[in-house]
Amino acid sequence: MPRETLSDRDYATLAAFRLALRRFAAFSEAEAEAAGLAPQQHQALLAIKAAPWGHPPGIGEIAAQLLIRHNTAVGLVDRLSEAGLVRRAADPADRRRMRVVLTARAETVLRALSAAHLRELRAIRPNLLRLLDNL
Amino acid sequence: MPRETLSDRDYATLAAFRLALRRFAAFSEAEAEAAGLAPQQHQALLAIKAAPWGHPPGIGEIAAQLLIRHNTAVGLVDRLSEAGLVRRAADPADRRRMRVVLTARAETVLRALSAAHLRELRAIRPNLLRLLDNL
DNA sequence: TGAATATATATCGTATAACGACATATATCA
DNA sequence: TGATATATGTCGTTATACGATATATATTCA
Repeated sequence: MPRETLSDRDYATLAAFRLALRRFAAFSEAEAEAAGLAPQQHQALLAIKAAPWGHPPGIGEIAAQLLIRHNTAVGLVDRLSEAGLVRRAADPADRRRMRVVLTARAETVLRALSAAHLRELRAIRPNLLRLLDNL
Repeated sequence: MPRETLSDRDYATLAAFRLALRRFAAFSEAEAEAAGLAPQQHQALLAIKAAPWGHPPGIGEIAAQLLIRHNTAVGLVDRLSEAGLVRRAADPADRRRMRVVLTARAETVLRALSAAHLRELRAIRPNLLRLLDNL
């Protein structure tokens, strides 16, 4: 085991990076709450919107994007569905599979949230670049 | 309310950025678990180590760095203390205040964890820079 | 083709960590 | 000195992710 040598500056950079990530997460959670969404619901809507498969994602694909277990994704989609933000559509080609589709309301909410997040990320970008530069 | 105009690429970049953050968080949590720490315990050790106050932080300062409530920080420090990773030291100048100090074992664990995190961050830096560039 | 296996989704009970509300001790201020 | 502010601590609740398990459908291959 090599004796890792780390400077105070290394620790400071790591801590500052984590703080920046926590602040972004806190911003995001506050925006989501203000829009009437649980934080995870916002993340799910974004993952569904930007699903990289060319078709509406199923439960398993949502779970993969969010790095959660499929059963957690089931509960998440249940709550989104109750909130009128998504609907489950049957896949005619594979009747095990559910396609999860955004409702018009979800599109509207997600558009506003995403615009706010783009603004925030642009605002914190200089700090993130500086921290990444210090690594 | 302005009609925000967002391209598919905007959504894709936002989603990819969030996925990168989740992957980093997952990496970090796995490393912490492998070192025998709960994820938040690792974050707390780093925050204590890099406390920007020039003296060992108190409960409130830890809470501020971690963006959690002070009572949550109390529980976190309780568990760290039980695990032999920190000790509470009295502050002679202000007897309300606790100074939370890392043990030698915490220093060792944190050094290895921090080295691993620096490596990981350097590895994902190109991707993060590319995503930030797309904003 | 049909049995075995794999995949996709769903259900249920549990556990953990964060929170709000409240409490206590000490410090500071008017 | 009394009133208020600050720092930490306690307690009970809640939300969410998880493991284990179940069911339906699809795929594989003997």
